[in-house]
Amino acid sequence: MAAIDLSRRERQIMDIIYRLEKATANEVMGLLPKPPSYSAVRAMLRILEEKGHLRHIQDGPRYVYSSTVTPEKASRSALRHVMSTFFEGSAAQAMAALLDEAGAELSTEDLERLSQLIETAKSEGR
Amino acid sequence: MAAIDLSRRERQIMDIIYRLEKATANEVMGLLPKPPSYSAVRAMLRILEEKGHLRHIQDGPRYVYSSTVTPEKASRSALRHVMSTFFEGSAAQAMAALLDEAGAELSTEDLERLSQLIETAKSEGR
DNA sequence: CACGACGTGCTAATTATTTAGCACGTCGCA
DNA sequence: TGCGACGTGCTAAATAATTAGCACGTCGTG
Repeated sequence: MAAIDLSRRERQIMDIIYRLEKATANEVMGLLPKPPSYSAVRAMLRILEEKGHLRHIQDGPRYVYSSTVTPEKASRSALRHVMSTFFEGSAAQAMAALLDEAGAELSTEDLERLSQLIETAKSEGR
Repeated sequence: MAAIDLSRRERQIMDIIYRLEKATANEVMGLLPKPPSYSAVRAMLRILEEKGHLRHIQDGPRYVYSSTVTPEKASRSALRHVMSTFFEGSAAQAMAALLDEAGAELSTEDLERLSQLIETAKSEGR
């Protein structure tokens, strides 16, 4: 069960929906690279719903789609995938890369918060 | 320029090659979900090479494929993608999730090393 | 030698994805 | 009322992805 067996468009659409949490066909279309027609987008949304990746609620006249798995779960699984693909499964390596990548953009507060999380982990770990 | 416009099989193959750094058609085939025929795999490798994602060197009788972008770059871009898809672009949030996800599996040394990286970032970040 | 195992390239066919189009329904308003 | 804007469902067609197959080359060995 994973993004690993989604087609290209399906993946693109799922990414958008993860980003927005909830989205209409129009919003999705607007964010899609080389956006196809409106009805093409709707068709994909319908298929993704059939396959169980999306659900929709009716908001007035239109459908609002959201993922069937929580952002929580989806992000975890995405992180695990990146870890295993690029960092030999090591979260520490991945974190180091993130830190290096983000570098200056991290605020002092962010860093402080991370420090504390790590301290906590240290004490919990045994 | 990104994994965003690879087809499903192409993506699966690229992931395997990132994982292994270098791989032959056979190795790739062995790791592919629902592996197709050998020649199907080779065809995909050829296509990926044409598209500029892979290169190969000749190792005795066979081709060994590797990515045209460094693992460094590829992993950064994968991380950035996950950050923007799931964490509103925030590296700090992503790191926190990783920490939480990996939790107990992190060794004291890992945590220590991360602490120091963060300290360094703090001082650099003025 | 000559055969089997294993490598490659290329092509054609199958299968899946992706798309646009049409028919219809509802709402708001001139 | 009747029209335009916007929503839906469904289906068929176009396009792209994926696959298997064949032809050929090289190496090692019985």
